[in-house]
Amino acid sequence: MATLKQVAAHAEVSVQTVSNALNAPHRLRPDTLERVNRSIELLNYRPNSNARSLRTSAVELIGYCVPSWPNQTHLVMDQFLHALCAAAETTGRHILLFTAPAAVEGMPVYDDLHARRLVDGFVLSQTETHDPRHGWLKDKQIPFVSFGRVWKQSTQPGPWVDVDGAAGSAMAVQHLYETGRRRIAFLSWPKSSGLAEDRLAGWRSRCKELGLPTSGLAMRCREDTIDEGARATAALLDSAQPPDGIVALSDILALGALRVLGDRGLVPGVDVGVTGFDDSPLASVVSPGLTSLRQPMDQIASELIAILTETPSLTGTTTGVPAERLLQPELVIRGSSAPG
Amino acid sequence: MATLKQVAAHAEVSVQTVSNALNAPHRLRPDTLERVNRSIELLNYRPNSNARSLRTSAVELIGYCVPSWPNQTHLVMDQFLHALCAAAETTGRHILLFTAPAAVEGMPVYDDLHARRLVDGFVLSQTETHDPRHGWLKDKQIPFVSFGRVWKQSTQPGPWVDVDGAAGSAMAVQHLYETGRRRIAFLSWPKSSGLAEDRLAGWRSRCKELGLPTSGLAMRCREDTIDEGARATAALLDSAQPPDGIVALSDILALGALRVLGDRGLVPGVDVGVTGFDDSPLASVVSPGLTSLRQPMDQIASELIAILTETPSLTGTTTGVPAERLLQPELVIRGSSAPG
DNA sequence: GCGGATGTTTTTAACGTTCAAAACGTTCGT
DNA sequence: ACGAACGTTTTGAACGTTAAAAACATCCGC
Repeated sequence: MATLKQVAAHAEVSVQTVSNALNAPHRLRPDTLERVNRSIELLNYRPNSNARSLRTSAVELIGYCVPSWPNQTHLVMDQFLHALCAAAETTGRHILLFTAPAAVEGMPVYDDLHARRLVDGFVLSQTETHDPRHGWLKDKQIPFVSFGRVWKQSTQPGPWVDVDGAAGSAMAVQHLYETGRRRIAFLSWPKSSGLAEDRLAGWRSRCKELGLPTSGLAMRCREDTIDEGARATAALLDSAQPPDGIVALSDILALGALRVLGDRGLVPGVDVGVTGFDDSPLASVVSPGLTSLRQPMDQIASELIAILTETPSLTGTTTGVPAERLLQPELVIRGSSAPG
Repeated sequence: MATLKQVAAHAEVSVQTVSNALNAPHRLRPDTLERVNRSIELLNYRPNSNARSLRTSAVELIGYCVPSWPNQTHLVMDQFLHALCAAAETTGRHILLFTAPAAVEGMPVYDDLHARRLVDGFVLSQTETHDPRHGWLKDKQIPFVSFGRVWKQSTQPGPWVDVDGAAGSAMAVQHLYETGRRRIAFLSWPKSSGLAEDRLAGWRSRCKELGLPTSGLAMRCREDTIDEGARATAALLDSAQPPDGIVALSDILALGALRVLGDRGLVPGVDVGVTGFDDSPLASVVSPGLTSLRQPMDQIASELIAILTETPSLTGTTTGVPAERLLQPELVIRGSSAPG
């Protein structure tokens, strides 16, 4: 492992000159620069990031707590992580994974990681209604950005990036409308979820705009399972006026809908159009393919990193208005809504 | 941010004494220790891990390359990552995520991370036949451990942890046998996959032991999709002697089998028993539940970390025999093989 | 009460880097 | 030819920690 000192000796310059060759090459005379660079190359020198971080007090590491909800599947987490890593790397940073208890109980872990200078800041996800983590981190002056809005927060929340669920539902309704459906139902979750209310609102308002009925067409599922989606769909089909389109809050619920349709001899995409959310691996692997609203992961990730790294953490000047970015999902159309 | 110096001043001892209070408390007189600890607590001191790493040249960070196979779903990656993080944290370490090109093209990235002292070593996964990464890392003396054996490697591979796929298949066959099945088929992948050959071998040998037929019952699927699983299952059902049990190499293929059974009016678990591999979220979310072979993630993760951290990287004494741990999967029984 | 063993604390130096300031060298206007 | 201005390079110090050695204190046997 070569050090600056060794490179300097080899190139017959001072240590600082080698440092400048890397961090401020314009300060060197061209011939010196070339000589130093040759030595760097020859000795295969790589700066020791610990020493650098110690000096500059910036570790170029971003913490992300790997979620572990026992009863919830994370079908797109690998996509998210990959995008997040890639985005971090374009700025010379990396992602540090850790585990922590859910909600505010986990906050001491965040504090500890930051205090030990293992990370510069955090990316949060799995934001919940009244999420207390934003306020906590803000109080401690720990830089962070959240994937997902904080719903119904009394204090001003921190910076976030999110996907416009209402717009997504509206896109799904519009698509089903344009393929001829006139009674479009919605499979939802309990009211406590801000995400669910957002997507539900988008369905309702677009239906109203198009003059479509909504009464009796919104179903609440107790949890995010295939069986719950199936139960709600069965109830809809058993009603006096069954729907010819179903917008589901998740791919899992949509899978339940597809199953019930199949059981009853109805053809998804022909008799009833179905859409899901998140474009999980399931959507492309199920038959027929499930139309679903894809989250723009790469864009989400680069916005998260951009906000976090542009946060004036050192300057201390509170910008007042935290960054908020609402991104648009993309409707990926497959056989469940438009056969062929 | 308090430093050792400030704590030392507050406790009226030398800096080294505070350091010892943390790293070698037995060296301090009990009353001094208590006084120092009070100051540490009062000032909310946390050691700066960069400074510590610089001095000790151990960063306590383990690199893991987040996989991105376009056509492959990582349904249990979140479980794996969570287990890996948790295991690392029990030894005071953390996981650093990064991206890299697949196979040997990504090796310079590994080298760079190690040379810059961002990580101490690596956990590899997605090991492939003739995987060149082991040899490469070994040459560079970079510590690593692999989740997954290196199949058909000419040179001696590095340390690994893996799950006994052959034993898993055998368990599945045994279970189907004990629930009355006598013609048990196997859904496999192309021959190029060592993993597939391993699991296939377990099915074949247990069938032979039990006096069950195997001829014409092993199907090769071209890729890991529901449709391929369905195609293979359909072919089996169309044969002169259709099977009454199906052991699938993956949950996805098993899902294809379940679909075809449903389409043909056969009841999974009653008419034909089906098992999958990996116990992905799909297995518990599909109806009926899919019997599947669960990988012991927590055990895998702690073995990986144990091997990596016990590697005598500093001593330089090559132990000669790299650690190899073959763990047993667990059969999780659900409705697809045993209704009720 | 003295040498030695043991227990506790401090001193010195180093890990590899960057910042700030000083030193050196060259060019140029007057 | 002198000093100012600029461009390039070096010096000195610091980031916060720990290893190793030295210093100091205490206790014991004789």
